[in-house]
Amino acid sequence: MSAPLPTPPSSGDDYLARLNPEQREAVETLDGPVLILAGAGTGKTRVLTTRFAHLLKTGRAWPGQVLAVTFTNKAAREMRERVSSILGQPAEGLWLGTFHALCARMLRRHAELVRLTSGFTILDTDDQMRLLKQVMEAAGIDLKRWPAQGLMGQIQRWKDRGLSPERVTPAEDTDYAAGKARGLYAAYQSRLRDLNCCDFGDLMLHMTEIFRTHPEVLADWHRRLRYVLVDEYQDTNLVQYYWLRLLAQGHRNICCVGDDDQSIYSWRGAEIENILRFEKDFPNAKVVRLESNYRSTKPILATASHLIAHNSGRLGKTLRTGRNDAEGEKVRVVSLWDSEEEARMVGERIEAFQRSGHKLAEIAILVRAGFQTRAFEERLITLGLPYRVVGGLKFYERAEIRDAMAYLRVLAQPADDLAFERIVNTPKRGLGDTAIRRMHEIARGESIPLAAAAHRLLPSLTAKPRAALGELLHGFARWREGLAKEGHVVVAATLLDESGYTEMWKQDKSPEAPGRLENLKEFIRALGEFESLAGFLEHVALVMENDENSDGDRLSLMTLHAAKGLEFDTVFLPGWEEGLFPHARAMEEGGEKGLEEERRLAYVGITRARKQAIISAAANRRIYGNWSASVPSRFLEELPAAHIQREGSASMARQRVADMPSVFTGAGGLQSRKPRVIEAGAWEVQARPSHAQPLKPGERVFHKKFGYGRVTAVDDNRVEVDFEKSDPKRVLDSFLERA
DNA sequence: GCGGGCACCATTTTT
DNA sequence: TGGTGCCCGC
Repeated sequence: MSAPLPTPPSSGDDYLARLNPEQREAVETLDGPVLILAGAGTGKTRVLTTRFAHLLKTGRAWPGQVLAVTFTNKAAREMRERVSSILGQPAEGLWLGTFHALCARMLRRHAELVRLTSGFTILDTDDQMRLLKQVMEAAGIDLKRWPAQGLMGQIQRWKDRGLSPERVTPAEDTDYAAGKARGLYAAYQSRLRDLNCCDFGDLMLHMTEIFRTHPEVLADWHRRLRYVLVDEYQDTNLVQYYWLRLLAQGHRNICCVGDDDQSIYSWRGAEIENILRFEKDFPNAKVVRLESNYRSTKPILATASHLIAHNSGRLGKTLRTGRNDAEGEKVRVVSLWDSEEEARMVGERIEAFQRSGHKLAEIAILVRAGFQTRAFEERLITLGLPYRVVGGLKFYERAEIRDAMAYLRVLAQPADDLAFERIVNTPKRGLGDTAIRRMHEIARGESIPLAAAAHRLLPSLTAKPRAALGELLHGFARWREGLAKEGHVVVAATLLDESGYTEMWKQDKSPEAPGRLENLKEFIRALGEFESLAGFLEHVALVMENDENSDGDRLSLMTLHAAKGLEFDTVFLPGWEEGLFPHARAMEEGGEKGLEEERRLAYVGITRARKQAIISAAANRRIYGNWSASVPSRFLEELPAAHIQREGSASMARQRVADMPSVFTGAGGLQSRKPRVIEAGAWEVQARPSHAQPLKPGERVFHKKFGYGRVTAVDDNRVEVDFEKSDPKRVLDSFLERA
């Protein structure tokens, strides 16, 4: 988050003086609806936190009377810290958190209104899928023909729009499984209720439903919460919008901060229309624009602004520099022969930056899609440059942690069937599909939890599984007793040992096993930080935190999506090629809107850079193992010539896109709508400086595309090569390496 | 019930 | 090219 001016850790009343006039207006307009349009790097977080603190300092509200909502735990934590720092004391009793965490907290108080109990379990995506598959199987759906993933997506989209099964109209229910989606959704919801479980979408959906159907509950919340603050408003989906609007109805003191130009999450339900419509939704809303950027140099701002101006339907902001030292280097646009050369170029420049005293932690490589990180990782490893991949597999998403979690869930909630099913045969206890199926039958027949059904099943099992399952079930009885006496931490450790779970990994000879055991230790340590098992389980369900390996000076590799909200001195933006960026799928699915979102993503990428942005594109890229030619991204043509500098071994020439093979698109790809002609399209390869020692006939050489061969003739920079795995060819010497 | 082998597939992701 | 899920044989 950018800081216009240094923030001393003081707690004085000078916090307003540190704001510019527009920021100050955003902070001091306390009553009525306010929309703060905060461009990239304009001090959005500062304004939000200062406003929060200002509400408390001026006595407008008690800490418990302000509802402050964010999307991520990180943003929530940051806000809490910064509010505390302005107040000069830890901020306690705040209703500050993510949408989901706040809804979970509220829902624990009102669970019975949606036929749950306050101890409901929050499912992770894994459990959601398994439950849905069970529901679908029970309904006799052919899971091969209709993948559960598709229905899950549909259900989530319905939930994002605030639609419970009853609210889904039949008209919406046509495309999936011959119109059975709605019924399956209802069945899935009913199973969730039986198990006393919620998925993430339910947290929002249930609370909105409660507000709608129980005015007295809503009125009570109106009495409690007098001010509402919302971060990243452009990312809200419909159900979040309903929830906010219901909560803000009472007092109308709602303040939303966001940037329509940074809306990049439509694919997970975010509605950019929410922010575009704000003034209609909340009449007499005050709109404050924050347009002074304190982060980036002029060329970077100019490049980003020029690019985003190609979008239509914007609320419109003009970023101007708020710094007086904002002159800077032009944005580089580097074109390269192939993705390997691109990785090499990035690596070389990073080394050069490092040599000139640049910190690695101030450098980031931002890619469109996760698979792109691989090529860079390989290069960085070769060069010995330390890096970290942001947003990889999260700690709590690892198999061993999920297993351990499942054990604890069964411990805490004997009726948690999903957790029980996960661990009943992990480690292997000789229980296969048949045994599990029989357990399910008993459970369904007698309306008892799976664990209880397992008890009934015991006598009919063969000796080995009977002994193993019996031991597990007795174990749980014993561990539950221990809970009161020895405390949850000791019991958790004992449980993992006595159940044979730790032993399973000790026996495992795979290279990951030691790491997994280490993670389990860390898991127990983390458990120790919570007073109760329930508190810990809630935390893990809602705060899936990454164990950030942030020690040491490392550069960062991440997707553009993961980079939102971050900033670095130097940012590399590789892979600006049609089909990859803008991504073909985004355009297939979203058409012109999809393209605009890709452009916003590009805007987000460029504005992450404080001092230097280096965009690159490769003429050839290896996709799923095969080399294919690519076309420069149309975004490259949308950059302002005056502020960029083109470099590289391949330069853009005039050629029709339609003539070029398209990498990602295949049939029905990017040109499926209508053949589109980009004037400066494909590549013309320029000769790089020739070899210092000219190649001579007879020398063995290597060519990226054609492989190894022997030089047969040399004509200036044209070289004839007899390739081993390809026909003889004349090629430019700059593409040959001595082998 | 379990593990090997073979299709199949392949943005972005927080909670 | 590489990871995952499913089927089949033991």
